[in-house]
Amino acid sequence: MAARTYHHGDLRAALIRGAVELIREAGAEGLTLREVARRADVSHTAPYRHFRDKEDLTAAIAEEGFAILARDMQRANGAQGTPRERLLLGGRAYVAFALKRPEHFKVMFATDLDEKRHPDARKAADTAFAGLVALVTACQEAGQLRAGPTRSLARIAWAQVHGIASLAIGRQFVFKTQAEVLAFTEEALGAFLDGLA
Amino acid sequence: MAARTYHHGDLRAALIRGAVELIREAGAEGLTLREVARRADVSHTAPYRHFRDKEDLTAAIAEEGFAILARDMQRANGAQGTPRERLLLGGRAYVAFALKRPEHFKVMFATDLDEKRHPDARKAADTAFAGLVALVTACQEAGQLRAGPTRSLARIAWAQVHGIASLAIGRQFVFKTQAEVLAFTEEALGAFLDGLA
DNA sequence: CCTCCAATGTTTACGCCGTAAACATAAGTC
DNA sequence: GACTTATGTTTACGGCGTAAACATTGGAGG
Repeated sequence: MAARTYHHGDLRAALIRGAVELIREAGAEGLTLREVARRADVSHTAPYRHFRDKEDLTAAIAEEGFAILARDMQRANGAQGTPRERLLLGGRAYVAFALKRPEHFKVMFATDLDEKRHPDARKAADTAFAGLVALVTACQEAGQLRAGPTRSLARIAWAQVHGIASLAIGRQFVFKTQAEVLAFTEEALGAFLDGLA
Repeated sequence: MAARTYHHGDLRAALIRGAVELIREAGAEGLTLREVARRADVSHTAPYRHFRDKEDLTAAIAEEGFAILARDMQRANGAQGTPRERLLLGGRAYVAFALKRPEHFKVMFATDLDEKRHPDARKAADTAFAGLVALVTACQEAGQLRAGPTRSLARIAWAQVHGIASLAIGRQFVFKTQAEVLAFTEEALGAFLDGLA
């Protein structure tokens, strides 16, 4: 809280927070380490004590995003209801995440998460996808979705919700309310389930 | 051809071409007006005679991309075959476009195409989407797709192929060959048609 | 053919950015 | 209480976007 001490206390988290805010205000290409530092009330090279470079900061944002998304997907997975209902819930969660945190979402899928440089971020991304695979598997086991390569079915569902999220965020899809987007998501995923029963 | 004249001849086109190449090599954030100028063998401010600013150049790339995509979609529309076959063809064309010109694709959907600043680019984008709507309409008229709000059905299909294209380009989907991606696209769109028959 | 103008390209300049190097301070360990 | 190490600052450099003033050219009208 006190900005007077030489040491900040939790600069790393403050920088990530500030970076997300800055992206929200100025877009991804408006993200600047110097401005992030300014907002944390710190010298313009201080961020380098916590991030190797600018890309490392965006990777941290991506990792945070994937972790949140993975949690949301797990939550849908653990909810009550039929497998079908839970898959729809998971799809809604995916799109809702993108609408609520478009800055995270954009960074997550704009950044190439090199396995060597950012193994944790990659792991978080894999976990998020694993949550989706689990939902699809449950549908298959319940006979709501045809047997066969689970991975492939999961990819179809993933592409469906990812496309909706991307186009909604990019304003190619114009919806009046977030609820409308989520209802549309459910409609699309319902068709997916019906088409692959 | 001769690089010796004071006037270039067709600098605008050369700049766009160079920009696309640069994005291919260095990514979208590696795009630099000065480097583009260098590659066209021209002073670093020459691009400003053809583009108001950097964003204006990327908008030109987006416009070019949407024009090509619209042409590809129209081509699928005019092909022979059943409406269903033509819709599958259109979906393949969308994904094939993204795989063949990932630089264009990324710029097209990363840039906010302001109606005021870039009306031509917006128009090209609308034309491309109109091609998809026509394909969906044809399926509806042939009874291959249920009646109801065409726009909504078209959006589901669009989101499906857009998601596949995005995730394939971003290497979230790992495929060995382009043909594999296109076969997968057809599978996904087939499910869409079956689910909404 | 000559003149002159509009289009196209160049030079120069400014402030911001990413990042490296050297230096300063604080916090916690022996 | 001294020392070490983590954390932050200062200074410096080259690259970038872009504005302003200047230069060259190709073509239109006489």
